Amino acid sequence: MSDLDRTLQALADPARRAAVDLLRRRPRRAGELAGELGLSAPAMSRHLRVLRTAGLVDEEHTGEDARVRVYRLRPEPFAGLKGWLAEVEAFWTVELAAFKRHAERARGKGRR
Amino acid sequence: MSDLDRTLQALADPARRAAVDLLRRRPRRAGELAGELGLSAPAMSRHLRVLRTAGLVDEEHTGEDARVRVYRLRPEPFAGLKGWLAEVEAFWTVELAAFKRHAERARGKGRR
DNA sequence: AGAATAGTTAACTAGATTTGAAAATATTGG
DNA sequence: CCAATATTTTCAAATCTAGTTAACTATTCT
Repeated sequence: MSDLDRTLQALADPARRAAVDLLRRRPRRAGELAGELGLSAPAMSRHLRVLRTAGLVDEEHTGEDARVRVYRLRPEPFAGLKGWLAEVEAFWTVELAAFKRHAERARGKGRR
Repeated sequence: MSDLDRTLQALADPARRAAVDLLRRRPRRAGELAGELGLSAPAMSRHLRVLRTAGLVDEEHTGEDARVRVYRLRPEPFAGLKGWLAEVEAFWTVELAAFKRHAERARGKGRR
């Protein structure tokens, strides 16, 4: 499965997407995220693992208190998604052109 | 659940994402998609229904042969996703700016 | 050392999703 | 009318997901 598919699967869960929305501004600790999202610690931990293995966040262990884990967003997967989206969006141009041609011909025949 | 979440859930399945990649260039019939993706007709039909209820495609019934259904991509959900992505990406503009400032300052001392 | 804190992992369950097979719908062609 | 085509719907089984509780690791505090 492609990186892009993994990215999309990671983002498909509303809780994980909400986590990304929180991490968007600044890195946060696991417990902080759990609190804001109303999730139990284990549930949060598992979501964070999904985000981590998909490469969307990375875990930092370096604090005064070595128990806390800070998560921060990684740019690469988002850039990948953006790239794909740009490819998809190219279709509008084509669609609009096709629509135009179609309109000019005013109902042709012989499809396929 | 938000439209965006529905969009992401619809795209989370690799078969559906592949279908979008095919539809990106031109609209296609259900059976054509099934063939290219190696899916059974019922499986394809169900995936198309998910895409349709999420608003990513729409179904067109207007052909010489009224049995065929042509699916085409709709722009709105992709635009929504793009908008969200832009918001998320704003975070690393900030990060990069900080990094840049840091790098500039470092370059002041020792050349690379 | 012992208790509390931060977080992860494990085992299990409830619920959703996906699928294949078969049946249904609608349409075209002989 | 009857057979073939294009696609969807139904239904049960298999699979996947996400949450819960309990147990576990590592670390800090008193």
